[in-house]
Amino acid sequence: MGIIRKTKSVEALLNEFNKSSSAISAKKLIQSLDSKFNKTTIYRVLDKLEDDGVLHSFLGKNGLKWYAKCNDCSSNKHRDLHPHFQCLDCGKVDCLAVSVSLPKIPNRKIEVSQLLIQGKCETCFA
Amino acid sequence: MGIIRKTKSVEALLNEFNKSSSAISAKKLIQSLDSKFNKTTIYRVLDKLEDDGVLHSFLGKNGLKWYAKCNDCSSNKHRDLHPHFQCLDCGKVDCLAVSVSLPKIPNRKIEVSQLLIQGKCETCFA
DNA sequence: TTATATTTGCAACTTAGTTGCATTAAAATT
DNA sequence: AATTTTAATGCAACTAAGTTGCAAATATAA
Repeated sequence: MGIIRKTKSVEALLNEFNKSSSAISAKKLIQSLDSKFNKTTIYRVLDKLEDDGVLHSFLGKNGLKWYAKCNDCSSNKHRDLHPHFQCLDCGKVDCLAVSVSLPKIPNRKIEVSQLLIQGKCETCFA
Repeated sequence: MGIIRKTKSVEALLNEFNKSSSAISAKKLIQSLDSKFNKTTIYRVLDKLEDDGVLHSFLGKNGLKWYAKCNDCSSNKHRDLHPHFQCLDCGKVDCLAVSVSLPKIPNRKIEVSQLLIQGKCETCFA
């Protein structure tokens, strides 16, 4: 599909992702922008930003959908992936800078991969 | 918590996992056993089997919860993990036999990890 | 400025998973 | 074997993330 118009909701959402390098859940975005945009709009814009390769998504605790800015995602997303870390105490999710390469899997076509590591973050661990 | 009693529902669920080596979604189990057990029961038994280390769970496409039998899970689940493969066409999920080791992550405590690879399975790829 | 095509908001809906509580069944005790 | 205790079950009502259809609003093209 792809983004076609630079609307207020697109700007507002991109702005949220520029403010922090962490991943943000759709739920959180809906809460933050509740007064400004309808949740339907937010879901739809997130969808399109993902289609455009601006964001990528993955599932965190309780099946919640999280989004993060793609930094180097677009290129070699098939054989390498960067893991996300979710703190089971505070719920925060970070994109880890490390890269993990996948094992070879014969006879299958890999399209997407996600590695979610869960535990205690720096703050909650200390 | 842990399983305490050997009830019909526990037997029936274990039986489902013995029949195939694939992972099975909670949704599918509820459908299969709908006439015999209430969905609440199925969710609760799955929960307990997971607590007991008999099954492990992870999130697949659309945030659905999947369960699979633990083979070698209990031991070194922190630094190694085996990936699951989900076919985006037919939806089937398999536990892959390969093992991936995680990168070191300073100052954080890893509790669980899951690596989900999505694409086309042997059948749908051919 | 007008025409066209996309985006938005709203309300109603879908559905996986949860909760409280009364009932039933398994295991322990006698 | 009968009874007591404790855990498991079914049911109905609920929760909440995410979706859908449609009319109204807004961005871009002409």
